[in-house]
Amino acid sequence: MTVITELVADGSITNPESAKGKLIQCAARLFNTKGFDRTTVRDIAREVGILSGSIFHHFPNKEAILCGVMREAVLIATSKMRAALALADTPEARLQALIHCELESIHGLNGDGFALLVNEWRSLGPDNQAEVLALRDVYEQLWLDVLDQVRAAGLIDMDTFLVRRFLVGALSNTYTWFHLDGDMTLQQLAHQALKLIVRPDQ
Amino acid sequence: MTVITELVADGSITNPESAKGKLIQCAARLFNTKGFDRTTVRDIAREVGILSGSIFHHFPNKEAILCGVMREAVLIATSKMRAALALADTPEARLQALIHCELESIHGLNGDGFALLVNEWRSLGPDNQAEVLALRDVYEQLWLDVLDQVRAAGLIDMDTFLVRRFLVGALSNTYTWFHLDGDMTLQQLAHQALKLIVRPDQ
Amino acid sequence: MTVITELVADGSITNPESAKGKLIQCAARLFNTKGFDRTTVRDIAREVGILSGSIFHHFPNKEAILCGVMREAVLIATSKMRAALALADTPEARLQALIHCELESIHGLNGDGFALLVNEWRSLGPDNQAEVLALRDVYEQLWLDVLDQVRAAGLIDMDTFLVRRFLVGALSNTYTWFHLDGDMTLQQLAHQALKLIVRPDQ
Amino acid sequence: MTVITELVADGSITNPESAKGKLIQCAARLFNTKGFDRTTVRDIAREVGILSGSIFHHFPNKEAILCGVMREAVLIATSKMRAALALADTPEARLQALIHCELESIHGLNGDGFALLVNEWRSLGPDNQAEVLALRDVYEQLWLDVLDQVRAAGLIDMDTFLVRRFLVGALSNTYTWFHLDGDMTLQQLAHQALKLIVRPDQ
DNA sequence: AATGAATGAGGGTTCATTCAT
DNA sequence: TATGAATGAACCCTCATTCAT
Repeated sequence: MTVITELVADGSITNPESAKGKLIQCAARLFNTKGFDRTTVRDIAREVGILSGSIFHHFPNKEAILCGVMREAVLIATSKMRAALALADTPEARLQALIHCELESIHGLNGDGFALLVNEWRSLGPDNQAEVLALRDVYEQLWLDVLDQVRAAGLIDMDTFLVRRFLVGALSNTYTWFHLDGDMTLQQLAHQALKLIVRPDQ
Repeated sequence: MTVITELVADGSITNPESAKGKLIQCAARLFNTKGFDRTTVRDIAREVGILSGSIFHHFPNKEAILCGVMREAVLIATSKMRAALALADTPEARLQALIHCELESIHGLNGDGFALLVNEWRSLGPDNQAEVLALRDVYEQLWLDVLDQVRAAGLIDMDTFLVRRFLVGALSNTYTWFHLDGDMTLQQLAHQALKLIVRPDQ
Repeated sequence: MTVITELVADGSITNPESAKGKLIQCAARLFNTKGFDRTTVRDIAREVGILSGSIFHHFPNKEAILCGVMREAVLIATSKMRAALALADTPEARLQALIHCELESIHGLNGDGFALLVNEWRSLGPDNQAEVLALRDVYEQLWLDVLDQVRAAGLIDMDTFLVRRFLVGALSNTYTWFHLDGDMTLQQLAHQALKLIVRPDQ
Repeated sequence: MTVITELVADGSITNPESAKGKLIQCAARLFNTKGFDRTTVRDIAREVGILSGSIFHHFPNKEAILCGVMREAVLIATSKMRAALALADTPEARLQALIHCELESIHGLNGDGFALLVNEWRSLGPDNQAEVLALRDVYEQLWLDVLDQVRAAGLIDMDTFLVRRFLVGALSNTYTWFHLDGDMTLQQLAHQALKLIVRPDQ
């Protein structure tokens, strides 16, 4: 939560308590539940408790809402990951931190926004894609850096790009079948995902 | 290809040479490229070379086209997998066959339809979901059976359900970054995916 | 029934046993049940047991079917009325015959066609309207003649045109509330309608 | 006209000056002239002077417009009839008032709506039919009450239900042949209709 | 006569967006 | 800022009609 207050403070993201902030949250949930195209601006307005016309005082158009949702989602996820990395010493601990963070991003409060990064990419026009992509690159670079360290430490031997690609798919897909209130904890899920790419100690 | 002729022969799928068959193929590509919602029936008609109204001689509505695409995609994939399994003896060979088959389904001729099974699930109404789900269960059961055999042979020690879930995500996600005309062959990709879940021989 | 065989014999109406005859009957029922606009040629074709394209071997277009239905309905009704008049001697008996005949036309076998004469008049183009109108004028003339006789006999004192107009409305409207299998017989209904316009004997 | 201002005031009907009110009036006329099915929402919009999409801010769908037209027509007719009854003392005067009112409803300003009650009943779905039917029952009950009084006074001897049915048909049918600017006045027409059911004084 | 795939104009309806209030 | 009526293009789908077979 501290992460979010900081991002709000430096103006990177919208205050979730503000009208615009609520709008982003509601939109994220609706976009993720029904899909971007099947969500109308009236749906969002109703959810927020305003009228459809008022939305356009906050965003120039519908696509900008999606873009805002994605931008904030990736910014938050990046910050959370940075904070977690700051506390992890060994390469393995850092990798574990990343996996855990990503799963938390997927299944946590702003999981909707994070899922949209994968599922609604096409709904963004070129300009917005470029904007979000730049932010996602920062996020991905954190991953690649850690994976390189892990590989240098001899814990994995697969190409790091490949590992990350496989992991992106495997983790984001948990959205379709893993639920926080099920039998398995997120901790356990992260551990299993780790086992997937790190050779067991001999 | 023999697999397809057989399926056409017993009426399971539409003859790809027929008007309806072409319609399914064009629709699959458009749905996968632009998304189901952003693809209009006029788009499809134009692609096929007919008029929009003519589509509804073959399908009662737009959703039924998507359903048809998915149904045929999963039927073809299942048949191909069965054929491949028939030629594989050892558990490891069988697993490799499955991975290779799934990647071929994703990146091959009816890759569009296969991708839609993952990405446009929500665009199907309850009835159509049930219909396709039943067919997908058959497909998934082939996977679980082989994974059980592989596990019994001691090649993996993770829960087979979990392995399959991770693999579904990792493999389907290759759609976004792997291309047949790139540096890596599909054979190599399959090999790397196999390494992900099977412990290397010590 | 004799009336119909005669009309068939001289070519005035289509043989009800023929394909075209069945088509007219089915169309009449559907037009009357669902309305002309809401009845599709496919509806009619399905009912008859042929395919939609085949209809146009019998009729140039949909409106011509309606026109055919109306024409035959009024021809049959006129013939029946003529036959009934031939058996009635006194003015009152003749009037009673007309009322009874009209009610039989409304509630009998070709009641659908007769109802359409009132309800779907607008669905006919000018040419078809003129054609049917000419036939209807013959029918109406029979009424006016008898009404004049009845008036001459002192049984009614209202303007005959007005009487006929009131009667047209009152009788055709029975279609909405009177049913042959109800408590009242058609005979009784006719008697009540007669009482409406003929002064009771003093 | 006072009647209408009252109904507008208590929210029973739409203000005829408002956009929605104009819409109802235009729709009524078009529905009655061309038929419900042959009237497009674009026709209505053009007549009102708005665009087709704007209609759906006032009504959820086309059928709801027809329902609105009918509901207002029967509400106005009922109110007018109540007002007229309040001024009539004797049973005969009350009956004459009803006949006159109904003819005014048929041929007056909202005659279109009143005609639709008879002619486009089928175009309403079950729910809308039930809604309008409930209002029509109120209207019809006024008729039956008065007819019972008239019968009790010995002015008619036919079953009142039957009288009303005959009268509904006879009066509504005047729509097809009587015109206010013709030779006969509405007053005279009402008088003739009265003569139809009330025994002349001996 | 019958078929049935194809036509293509037109239907009702949706919805992101605008703007005067 | 917020409203909500109005816009107008675009959507899916219908259906009378045609025509090669």
